[in-house]
Amino acid sequence: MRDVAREVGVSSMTVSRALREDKTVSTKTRTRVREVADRLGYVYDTTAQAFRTQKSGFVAITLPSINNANFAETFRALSNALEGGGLQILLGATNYRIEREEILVRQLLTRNPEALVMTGGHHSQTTRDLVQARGIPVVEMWDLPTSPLGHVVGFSNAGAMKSIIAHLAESGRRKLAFVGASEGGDLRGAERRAGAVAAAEKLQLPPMDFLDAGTAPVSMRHGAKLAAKMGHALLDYDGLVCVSDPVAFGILSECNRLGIKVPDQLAISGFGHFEVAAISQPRITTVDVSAHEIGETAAQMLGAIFSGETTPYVVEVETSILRGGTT
Amino acid sequence: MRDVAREVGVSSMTVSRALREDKTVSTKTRTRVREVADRLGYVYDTTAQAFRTQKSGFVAITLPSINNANFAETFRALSNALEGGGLQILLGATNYRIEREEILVRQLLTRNPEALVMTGGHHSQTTRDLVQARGIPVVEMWDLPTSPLGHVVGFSNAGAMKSIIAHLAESGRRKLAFVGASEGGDLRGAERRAGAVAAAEKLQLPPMDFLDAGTAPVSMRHGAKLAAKMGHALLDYDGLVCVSDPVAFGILSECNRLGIKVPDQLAISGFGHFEVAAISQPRITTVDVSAHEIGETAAQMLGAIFSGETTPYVVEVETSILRGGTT
DNA sequence: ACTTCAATTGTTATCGATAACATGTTATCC
DNA sequence: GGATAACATGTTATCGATAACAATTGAAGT
Repeated sequence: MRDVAREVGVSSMTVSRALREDKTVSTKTRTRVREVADRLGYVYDTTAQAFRTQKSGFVAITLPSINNANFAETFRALSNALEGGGLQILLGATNYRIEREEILVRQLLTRNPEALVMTGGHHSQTTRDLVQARGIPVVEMWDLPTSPLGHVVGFSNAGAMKSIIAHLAESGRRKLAFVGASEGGDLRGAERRAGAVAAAEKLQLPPMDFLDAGTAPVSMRHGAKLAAKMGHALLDYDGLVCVSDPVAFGILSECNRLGIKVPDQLAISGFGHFEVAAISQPRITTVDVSAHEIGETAAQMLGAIFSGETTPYVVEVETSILRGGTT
Repeated sequence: MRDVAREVGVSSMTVSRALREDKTVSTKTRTRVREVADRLGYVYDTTAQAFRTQKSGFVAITLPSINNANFAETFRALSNALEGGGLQILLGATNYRIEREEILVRQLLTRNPEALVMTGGHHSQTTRDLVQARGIPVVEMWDLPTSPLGHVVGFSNAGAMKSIIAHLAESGRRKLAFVGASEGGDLRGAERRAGAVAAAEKLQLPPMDFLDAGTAPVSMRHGAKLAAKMGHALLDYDGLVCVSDPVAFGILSECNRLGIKVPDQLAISGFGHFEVAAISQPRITTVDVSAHEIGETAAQMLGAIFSGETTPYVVEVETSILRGGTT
């Protein structure tokens, strides 16, 4: 910057102003500065700016996994919306573990992010303490936490499950099982399971079994493998409630091979409105959770935060059942 | 840091050293410093460190899209490998556009990344100038650029296509079409198409048609929509060569509905070894491009760069055809 | 011509950590 | 015990941009 200043014959303060659309610089000077900066190949140092102004221009985000179409979509929506504001995203993946989330948050905080967007409402106590001591604005997504750390945009996983169970019960299914990841990792998955079990109980269905598809994140492969292992034992049930669409698709596909008729012999439901659920034959009954809307709303919340809004609020997004051919 | 120093009764330099495993601090002092820092809730300021040392601790990465299992996998491998080195990833999505890549790279460079990892080998001239003027180490992935900017880990898209075409020709297919994204965006897709067309010509097959599935990134939905629109006109061909597995799956699924027999009436090949290709019925013949290995190799290259290796090198990863039931 | 005010540019100090160097302190050896 | 080395800690200047304030220039009004 000093070099540019010398070349133009002004002070570096003027250069600084000229490069930042600061109104108080004459148009003539501004264009000269711009031109010289370009010619000298000057690259603005955001690190120095972040240091001086104590504003990093970062928003930190934690996702369970980047390799999940829904989270990726939320991320995309968020990052598109933030772009205008000149904010950059610092992304961290928790791999579905709150211990990992803690390490990550600690790491991210050292970069002085201006806000923290976390997926999920379950955090270690240390994580909670860290962000609260910091006083950093927080947005929690994809859940409705019982004691939020800040803004919230999400939905009730248990509530969505309740509709699914009701739907299955209506169409005469009685003996249901929940297919999900092994305990310990995926807390949103665990919530879905708990919601399903509770809903089944309320409707006086027989107790729901749990079919363990492996460690989170569970995917098509896990579903297919589980179904292959169980074979016709799947027909102990008349409905499988899956923690996500990919798992459901894996099972559906394996049922095809096994000659199990879906939905006649076995109903299958998914979760998350993944693309595969809409394209498979038959389509998989699923829950649309508006991943995109969650991302956009989170971005709006950040906008509100940056324009001084201090009292956090909760937005519950709609979930809706998309009836496919598998139930 | 000054507060911690005061509390412990040492200089802030000692605190700085104590927090960084610097050997020259006595164990007693170090533990005291750690303890006090914890108690006061001190959070290290990486921004200041980055500023002072002129090392940001960032590695910048550009991906065409985060919402693509292969790129996501490469990203995962990379970020896992970098974690140990205390490096953080700055991610940017180009949305398959080199103009957008240019803006992104410009932005990322202002953060002083210690290296730049880019997907693809096609860049605007300005982008090339920017990174070269900066002298920043570069890794290009997923392609074999004709004039690399630095290290390269990738494969020949055209080469992989050649194998696919050969495979289809061997099994007697003659009238092939390539299914991909509209021109202009996806350059890797364009390369695949060019490779396919050239290979078909070499084998003296009739000229390959191009079926436009829409703007990149093309996915299951695009494939299904295209097939639905074309209906039995698909049977003008006896083989469809798709730019990626999701597109292939969309077409396969729609063929099911249309009653088109795959592979008897129509062969379908995909690309990328996406999960859906392995789980669908039948499995989709695809090309395994070892996304994970690309990420790991890129990380190794970064390791080499940071330990002083200055001459860039090229690693060509293996691609292999996975024969499924669709060809 | 002189005052007044707005527009434009300049000066100085600063953000928090650390490299480089200087100093102080404790062990080790003859 | 005193010299010497090894270890531990302290001091000072600095990275690049900018907030806050100061100074200068220019235009308008009387």
